Amino acid sequence: MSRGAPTISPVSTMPTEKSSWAAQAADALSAAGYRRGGARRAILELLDEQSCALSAVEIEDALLARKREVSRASVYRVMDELEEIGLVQRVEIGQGMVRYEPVRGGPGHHHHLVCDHCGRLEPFTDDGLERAIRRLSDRLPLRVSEHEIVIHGACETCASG
Amino acid sequence: MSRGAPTISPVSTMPTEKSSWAAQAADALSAAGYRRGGARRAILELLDEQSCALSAVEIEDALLARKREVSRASVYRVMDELEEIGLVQRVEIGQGMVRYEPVRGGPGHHHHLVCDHCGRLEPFTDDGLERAIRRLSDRLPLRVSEHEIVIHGACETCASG
DNA sequence: GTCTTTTATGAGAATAGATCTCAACTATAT
DNA sequence: ATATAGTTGAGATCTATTCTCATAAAAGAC
Repeated sequence: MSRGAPTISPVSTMPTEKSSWAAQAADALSAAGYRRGGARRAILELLDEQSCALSAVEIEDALLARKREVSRASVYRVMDELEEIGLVQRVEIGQGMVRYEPVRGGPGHHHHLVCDHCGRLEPFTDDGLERAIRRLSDRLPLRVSEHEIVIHGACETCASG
Repeated sequence: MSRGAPTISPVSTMPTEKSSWAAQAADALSAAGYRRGGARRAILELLDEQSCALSAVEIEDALLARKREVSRASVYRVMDELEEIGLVQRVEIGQGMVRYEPVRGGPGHHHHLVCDHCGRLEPFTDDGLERAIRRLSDRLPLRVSEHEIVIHGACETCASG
């Protein structure tokens, strides 16, 4: 699967934060009543460095590689906590796979493109799509959740190959 | 993929309105080089009766209940074949769950709403969404596949409860 | 019909991601 | 430092799906 993050239509990241995402996240966790454990810290640091979404297995492997091993259970636990507080977003990329993406400051509402060949994940925003979904949720007998939309296809590289 | 799989010929299944979907599907499978086995026939018949999408497990259980037991492997195998030929559509409803929906004649392009509480699956069409996606695929570095879009939320019943 | 060849099928093992259990560990308040 | 309550790791467990392979059964040949 892919690594790296050649973002082509990036979300306006509204950056220039004085404290790192990891620090903010740690504070938010404290505020939510969680203590500061080793597993949490290691995971937060890793996520903060990554610019693209990681799967639980990738997180586990990456931490193992840098000799800060964290158990699988902890990865899932921490990701659940972070999602609950809104610090990471689950992205279901299909085939039962989930990636976790740090939510950084700003409005940041966006959706994702998944390349079904190489697994690459691209965030994007689109007002037209947003409008369409808003109208939909008025018209339909379903309260649309905040969950993002995942569009599948073939990325440039894979489409041409 | 299966080992000695016959060559798949393109979908030219002009929907003949008079024959059942099961019959059409059986013909299409024959045309694609598959033989007619008991498992396939049973699955086709079941799918033809259902109006909503079924999961592999539901298919297995339903066939067991009507004493036409079919092995799990066969369910997945047949669903793969049918999807390949375009006779059923996979609908990934999240949490690693997949449902299979018979594709009946006509344009029939539609998307799905999934209630994350009760699992209900609701098809819908929306021109606005269609337009938004079309524009997106022009603008974005990804060739959007035919795969449908799944919108998550809470259905009326679950939202009020 | 009978034979032959090739495909279909079933039973269960194997995978993979995710979840659960619980004893040991440790952060925090006192 | 101690008590207490939240954290963590190791591995069992679960679930959906895929794989293996021996056997059953189509389709075509004779």
